[in-house]
Amino acid sequence: LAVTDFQGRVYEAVSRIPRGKVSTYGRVAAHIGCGSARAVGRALRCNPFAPRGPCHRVIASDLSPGGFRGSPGGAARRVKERMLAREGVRFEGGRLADASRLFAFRSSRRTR
DNA sequence: ACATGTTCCTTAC
DNA sequence: GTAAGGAACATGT
Repeated sequence: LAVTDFQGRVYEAVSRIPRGKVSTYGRVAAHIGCGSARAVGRALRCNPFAPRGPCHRVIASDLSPGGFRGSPGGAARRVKERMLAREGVRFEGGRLADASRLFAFRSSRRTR
């Protein structure tokens, strides 16, 4: 399965998200230096690193589940929520219940 | 509604 | 078979 350099960056960033936390397309995009969150979603569409590529840990900036497996919604979305719920990430009313579960990427800034 | 970046598909050479 | 152009997209402001 061939992956582009961009996809490699995206998955590298996504792979950094610890279990029990999530991130957004926009955040990932900004972290890898891309101005388009849409491009990130496009890269995540096919998951060459599945099931290791935690594409399910990437949600929309709106805190809505976002898409999964090539679909912006539908049955796959439920599966996504289920996987996240299994990791401790809870969704409520179609949105992330606890915003503190958002993972903060480290650019070049060390905390404390 | 429009903007931004990347990928995929179709058509031409 | 390779190159170029245009359309589509798991979004964000």
